[in-house]
Order: sequence, then C-alpha cells, then structure tokens
Amino acid sequence: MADAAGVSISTASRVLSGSSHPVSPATRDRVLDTADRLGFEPNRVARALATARTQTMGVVVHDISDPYFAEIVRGIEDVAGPRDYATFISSANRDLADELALIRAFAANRVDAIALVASGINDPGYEREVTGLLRRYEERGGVVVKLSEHPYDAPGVRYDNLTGMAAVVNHLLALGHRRIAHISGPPELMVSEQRTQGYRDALSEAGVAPDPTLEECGWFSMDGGADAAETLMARARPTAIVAGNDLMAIGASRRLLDLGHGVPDQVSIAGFDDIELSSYASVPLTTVRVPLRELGRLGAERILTILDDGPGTASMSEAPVELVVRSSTGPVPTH
Amino acid sequence: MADAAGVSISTASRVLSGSSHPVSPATRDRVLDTADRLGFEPNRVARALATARTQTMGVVVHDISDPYFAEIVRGIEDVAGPRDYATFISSANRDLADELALIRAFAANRVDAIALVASGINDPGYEREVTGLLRRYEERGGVVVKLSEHPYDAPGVRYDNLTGMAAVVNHLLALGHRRIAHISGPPELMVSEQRTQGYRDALSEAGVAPDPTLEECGWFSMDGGADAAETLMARARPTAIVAGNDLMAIGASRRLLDLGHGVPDQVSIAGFDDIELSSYASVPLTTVRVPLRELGRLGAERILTILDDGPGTASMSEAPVELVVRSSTGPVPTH
DNA sequence: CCGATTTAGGAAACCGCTTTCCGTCCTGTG
DNA sequence: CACAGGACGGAAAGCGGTTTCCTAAATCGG
Repeated sequence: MADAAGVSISTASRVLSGSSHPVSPATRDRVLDTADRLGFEPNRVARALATARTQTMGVVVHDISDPYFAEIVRGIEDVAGPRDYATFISSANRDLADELALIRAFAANRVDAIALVASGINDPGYEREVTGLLRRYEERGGVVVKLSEHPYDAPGVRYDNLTGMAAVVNHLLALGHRRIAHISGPPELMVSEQRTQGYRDALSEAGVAPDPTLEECGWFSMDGGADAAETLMARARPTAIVAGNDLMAIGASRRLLDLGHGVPDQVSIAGFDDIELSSYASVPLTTVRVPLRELGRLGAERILTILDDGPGTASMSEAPVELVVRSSTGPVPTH
Repeated sequence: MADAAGVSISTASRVLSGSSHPVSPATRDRVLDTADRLGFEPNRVARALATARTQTMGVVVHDISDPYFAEIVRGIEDVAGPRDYATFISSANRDLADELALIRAFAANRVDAIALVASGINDPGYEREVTGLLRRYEERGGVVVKLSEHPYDAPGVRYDNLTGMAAVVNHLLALGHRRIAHISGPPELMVSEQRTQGYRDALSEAGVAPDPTLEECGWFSMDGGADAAETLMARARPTAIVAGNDLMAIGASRRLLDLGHGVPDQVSIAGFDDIELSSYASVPLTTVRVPLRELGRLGAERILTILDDGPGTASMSEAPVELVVRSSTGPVPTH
C-alpha cells in the first residue's frame, strides 16, 4: 500500500492514522487515493498492539433476550457510534461462569472499556473472581463502568430501586390493597434483591405485616412470572401482585387471565422497568419507568470522559425513576 | 512473566499457547504456576497479530431489541462458547449506514467470522457496498455465513419463508376466511419481501383475487403492527390478518382488542417466527415456528467447520418450519 | 547571503506474542 | 563406545501497524 503510493510506511501511517506529524497536501492526497483505490483498511489488531487502544467497548449483559438490556445497549450505541467506538455485546445468559468467561474474553481482547449492565450477582465466589478480573483489567488501563447494581466498585449510572418499588407499592396501598404479593427475580441478582427489599420496606413503612407466603420467585422471565402468579393465587389469595420486572408481570397477568382471574378487577398487577412491551401486554401495565436508553447514553458518555480525561472524581450518578399508571391496577375488590 | 518463571519467552509462549513443541512437565508446571500466581493472561491482540486468528466471531443483527435475534444469538453462543470462541454482537438498529459501519468494524477488528442474521436488505447501493466489504473480508481469510436471506453470496442456513407463509394462509383459508389481510415488514428487508410474496402466492394459488387494500406495512415492530391493524380494519374489514412476524401480530391483536374487535371471534390473527413471547401475547398466537436457536447452532457449526477444514462444498442448508396453531385464529364469523 | 528554524519524509525500534531455526543434552543402538 | 536422532529450550525474525529519531530541503530574519 505504501509502495503503491510511492511513500514510506511511516508516511502512509501518518496520513491514515491522522497523526499530527505534518504531511504535505499532495502526498496526503496520493496516499488517500491509493488507499481508497485498493480498498485498504488498516489492520486494527496491529494498530491496537502498537497504540494499546482498540477503539472498542464491551457490554456485558446478563441475558440478551431480556428487552431491558436492548434499550440500554441502544443508548450506549447512540453515543459510542458517532465517536467511532465499536460496541460489542456479549450475553452471559444467566450463567455465572459464562459471565466471568465473557469478562475475561473482553479483557483479553483488550476492549478499551467494559460496561456492566444488570449483571450484579450476589455470590462471594463470583464477587471474588470478578473483582480480581476487573481490578487487573483496570490496572492495565481498561475502564469499567457499571450501569446497574454490582458488587465491583466502579463509577457508573444507577437509579433507585427502593424508591421505585415504594412508588408502586404506595400506589397499590392507596387503592386499598393490603394483601400485596411480590414476584421476585433471581435472588442472586442484586437488582432483584433491592427491588424485593423496596417492596418489603414500603409495606412495613405502611404498617402492613410481612407475610412470607406472599413472596415467590419468578426468575425475571415471563414463564417464571406466570408460574409464580399461579402459585401465589393458590396459596395466598393476594388482591395485588407487584412483580420485580415487567416481563414477570406480563407473564403473571397472562396466566391469571387464563385462570379466570380478572385483571385488574380481581387482582391488580404491576411491574418494573417500563419496557416497550409493557404497553402492549394482555393488560397495559402499571409500572415504574426507568430511563433505560438514557441510562445507556449516560454510561457511554461517562466511559468516553474517563477515556479522554482520566477517571477524575468518577462516581455514581443517578437517573430518576417514575411511576406510570396504566390499566393493570385498580381498586381492591369490594367483597 | 517468562523471567519470573525463569524460562525464555519462547518456552512460556509454548506452554501457554498449547504449542505442540515439547516442553518438560517440570518446566510446564513452573510456567503454569507463575502465570497463575501473577494472574497473567496473554494479550490476545498480540496473539492475533502473530497468528492472524482472533478466536472471535461477530454477529451482525438488524435490531437487537427484536427477540427473534436473541434466540439465534443464543444458538450461536451454544456452540461458539464451548469451542473457545468469543461471540460479539453488534446491532445496526435498522439503519443501513450503521449496518455497513458495523461490518466494517468487525472486518477491521479481524473477527474470524461474521454471521449475518436477518440483515438482508434489498437496495442496490447497499448491496454493492456490502458485497465489496465482505468480498475483501473473505479474501483476507475471513469467513462469512448467513443465517437469513441476504444479497451477498455466502454459505449458511436458511428456512423457507414461502412455505411457512403458505402454511398459515392455508390454515386461514381452511377456516373459511377469504378476506385475509397482510401486515408486512419493512419492504427493503429480504425476509419481509419473501414473506409477503408467500402470502400473495398462497392466496393466488387458492384462487383468491389479490387486493392491495388488504396489505399494509407494520415495520416488524409492535406499534407498527398495531397501527397497521387499525388502518386495515378501517379500510378493508378483513376477517383475518396474517402478520410478517410475531411482534406485529401481537401489536395488532392488542390494538384490535382495544378497539373492541374480538380476537379471534371477529378477526383472526397469525404471526410468523414463534418467538417465546407469542404464547404470552394478549391472545396466544397462531404462528409459524422457525427453529431459531437451532438455526444459530447450525450456523456456528458451519462457521467452525469452515474455519477448521476450509470452505469445502459450502452452501445453504435448510431448517424446517412448522405451523403452530394457538388461539388467535378461528373460523370466519358467520354473518 | 547565511545560520536557525520549520516542514516533510524516511529508517528503525517497538508493541507482545508465535514460530522457525538452531544448539545442547540425553537416550538408544550397533 | 561412537553416533544418530529425539527431547528440550533459547535467540531472533516476523505479524502490521505507530512513533521516535534523524536528515534533507525549504523558509525566514537580519
């Protein structure tokens, strides 16, 4: 390529990499032309080795089929793309070991930054491993940012699960409900844990006695939510169910309808996240809106800032959550 | 690292990279131990430069928030992971230019293979660009496999959209429907085009006269499907609607229910893909099951085979589709 | 018109690995 | 016991770029 243009490798590199070293306009054009003619694209791998920068960022998601992540990822791409960073997504598919493998892969491939999205898992073994991995990654110059609760100490963007949960529960309380059940996500997930905590806090705050039979795990999936709802109805006859995420709430309302329980006439259902789907569910869902896409944008911006200017006083910033009332919740049945 | 173990770089490399060059067990252990102690992980970028292999594959998806892709991606990961390949996903978010940029990024980063999933777009300009890009990529040793219709000529796995569509339409015809409308995906997408063609063919096969007022575009999204359904009902009063994918079918049935049209009492609705969601939609969806995850698996296996043994007589293989009847379709209303 | 800068471009070192090539030592064999 | 050949490990040459260092030519001030 350099030969074809009749210049040295150095010169070719300088114009193609946008170096600050001066190159005459004539030479520059000649290089650009031949590069274009030959369809030459510099080998990013070689460049990465030389510069210790790959211009890529890796996004670790817990489960790619969960629309929650899609929104966040989109936000990340919104800002990464225009800044010429390639965004690579990798999904752990809810497997702890896979998740570690995946972080290891990103680190080994030297992505410039790793974004952790909703992969915070509460497990001493996992925490130790992931901490070691990410610490080494950071020591080598990688930046890690978290877009969800996570045991690893890194800057990022969060939102308040407790406040959000309190909002739904209070909404339900205001409608007169007292037997409010909860379908939780996988207990090992930190998001999940916090949301459940939010549910419990809000109830005890209102002086409603806790009742373990009103809680059931639904694994953050639609079928999980459906099964949990069925179990809860059979066991504890709640008048309202608040799920740990929208997916479970949708599954729950579907199953309840199938079983002949009116939603919200006989039982109210609420979710969390406000994924797009929620307005199209069997019954449009009352939920807590989390500004997912914005979260992604802010996260990516944080990454770029750190990459450009160093960590600074990097810490967590917070995005607001908001109750969205649709038609899946209503007053407690009178009889 | 090599020094720490008291061996030469060559030796360290040999044990860490699993070379066939003999290394005594004692030395091997020493290297392994110190590597482990230091948490040393070889720089994949450097390794990639030396070997011209990155042990990564890139998956180009058209829209990451479409659950269709999630399933396929999962299938790919099923086989890539165990074979120690990292899978990177990148989403074009329905933007043609972005999609090209994304292929370019994968190529520049020298992923060993690129899987094209449902990103086949019918646009002369795009086709020319993408062909040039991928051809160069292949010339350099990259392997490309397509998991959906795509203008670029490459091996892969497909399934028959025409047969699938014929199955749903015939199902509807058998139920007595004659005014069968169609909500299509984005016209530029090849999948979309084929499915629409399948719909038209099946109708004309049955001797039902084509009616352009019975076709409407729904962009493969839930809202798009909902809007299209509303338009169709106002304009042409179909007794059945077959959508180009499940997402649109779900949106459509939701909207129709909202507008007071019974599903399937007054209008039957069918989709295509059989994404997980479809059994949880407002009304469990009659649809065409596409073995998405299996498709991903087969695709990844094809990639690995080519990577290991060369292209061989690489061509398209085909996965079967199958009609799944649920409760969103029923006999044509009698009056 | 001359020395000091500035501008432009080339040579070569380097990024962190793999791999070829080579030398040493050990073993088995006639 | 001499020697062929295999086991083992090190030195060094890439891989394809970037960047430092250096030189030659052009420009400038006085």
